[in-house]
Amino acid sequence: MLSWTTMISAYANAKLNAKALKYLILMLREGVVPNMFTYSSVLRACDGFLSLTQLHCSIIKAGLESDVFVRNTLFDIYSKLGELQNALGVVNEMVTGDLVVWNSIIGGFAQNSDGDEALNLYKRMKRASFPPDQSTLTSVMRACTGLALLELGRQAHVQVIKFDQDLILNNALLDMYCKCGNLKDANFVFTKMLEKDVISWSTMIAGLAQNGFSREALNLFQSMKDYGAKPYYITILGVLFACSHAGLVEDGWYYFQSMKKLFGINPGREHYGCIIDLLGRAAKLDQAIKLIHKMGFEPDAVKWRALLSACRVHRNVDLAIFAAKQILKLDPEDAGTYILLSNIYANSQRWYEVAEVRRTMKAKGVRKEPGCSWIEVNKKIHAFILGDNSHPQIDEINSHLNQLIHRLMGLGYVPDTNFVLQDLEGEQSEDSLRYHSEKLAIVFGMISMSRGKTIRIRKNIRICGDCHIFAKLLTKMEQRTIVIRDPIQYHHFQDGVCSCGDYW
DNA sequence: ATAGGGTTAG
Repeated sequence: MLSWTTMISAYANAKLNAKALKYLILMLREGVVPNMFTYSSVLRACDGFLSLTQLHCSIIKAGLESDVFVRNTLFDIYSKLGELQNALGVVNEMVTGDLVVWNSIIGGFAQNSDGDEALNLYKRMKRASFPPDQSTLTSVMRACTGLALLELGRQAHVQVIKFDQDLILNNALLDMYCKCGNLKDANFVFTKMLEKDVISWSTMIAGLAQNGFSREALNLFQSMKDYGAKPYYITILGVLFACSHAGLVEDGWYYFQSMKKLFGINPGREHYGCIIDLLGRAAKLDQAIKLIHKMGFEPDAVKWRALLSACRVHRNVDLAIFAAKQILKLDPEDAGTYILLSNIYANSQRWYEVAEVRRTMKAKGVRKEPGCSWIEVNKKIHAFILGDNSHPQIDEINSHLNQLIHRLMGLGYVPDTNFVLQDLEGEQSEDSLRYHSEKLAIVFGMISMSRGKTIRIRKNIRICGDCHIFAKLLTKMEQRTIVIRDPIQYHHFQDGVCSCGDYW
């Protein structure tokens, strides 16, 4: 007869979570005492915070919390549930650990979008003389990906070579180069990969599309099919994204309509999101809104945001107001949308509504996150925050910026103070536009990096119209390449043109 | 005998 623990482990492996938990109870009823094997198995079957807390209690009671396996599984499950503080509590008192524990911890933070903490822990791990393996490096790559740390990622790449052709690690490496806006190295890695799975293809297709190389993305999709790899729903998302950004409305529609027939995949929420974006970009706002209503899903904020973007580009104020109101119904904390709405009202002298929006914001205590831009120079990260002058070279940056603006104005640059359909806050005079964080970061990059080097910046909020024009003209005047990654997409500026085609 | 870690989108 199989033992209780074996049964529980088998159920946990089969993801029959309820059964695994039930067997633990049966086992306890029978008077059999669970050991560390039992607990590390049953923990994997734990998918709710409450049951996890209960298990944690009984683990402490049984005195098994110090077992390295139990502790690690506990940590892992807490972090999978997004309970990072509890997870840290489990590891902080840890005396001994091993490589897997470190990997769990680093992976936990990397997966919970806390790249900073993941990289800190990686340093601690190295100080504790644990050499990283495939799993560690995968998480380090993911952390670099999230933070857009190309130099650090490159440094980790050197170590990847030791683990020749690990598929998961290569996928993470590939994604790192894509998300850092370095398509050249991404292509290099992709070509060198002996084994590619659907994730490799999907990563590369989406990476090309997000960076503005839509045609290349669609060509790669064709190669993928020729190669015999089977696309799945994330692959199609990349394809639709490419169509929408290249203005290929008909191709996009075709893939969307026939994805079920061609690939056996039903369009999901995200596919609808891409298609609404596609229609909106093509100025088919009526069709976009029709689709929102008849798609068979309750529309979420993502759909309304796509529509709002379209309204901004195609200057449809009434529909913008409508979309903004829908967003705020679903996401009442969205400061950017309140500000955009209030700007629209202010522009049409609807002061009563302006006041009302401001009142709501105040009542809810929503405040707009200040714009922040990061740039990595000589393996150090420099942060620029709107209104913060603490950077040691801020005076030099400002004076250089003023000179640049002066020279650009001579070439026809006019600061864009029309922020009606943007979410810029307060009195956006020419003067305050001047100190937007991405401008400071760009100038810092110009001062501190040689001319041939691409200036790469990551932003926490979307780029504004004025900074966009500024960057375009600057790359024309100075023969520089600038890449800015915002939370949604990438802007590759070169020779006065941006890869986004001025739509974002 | 029975146990722990890593990749794409959002």
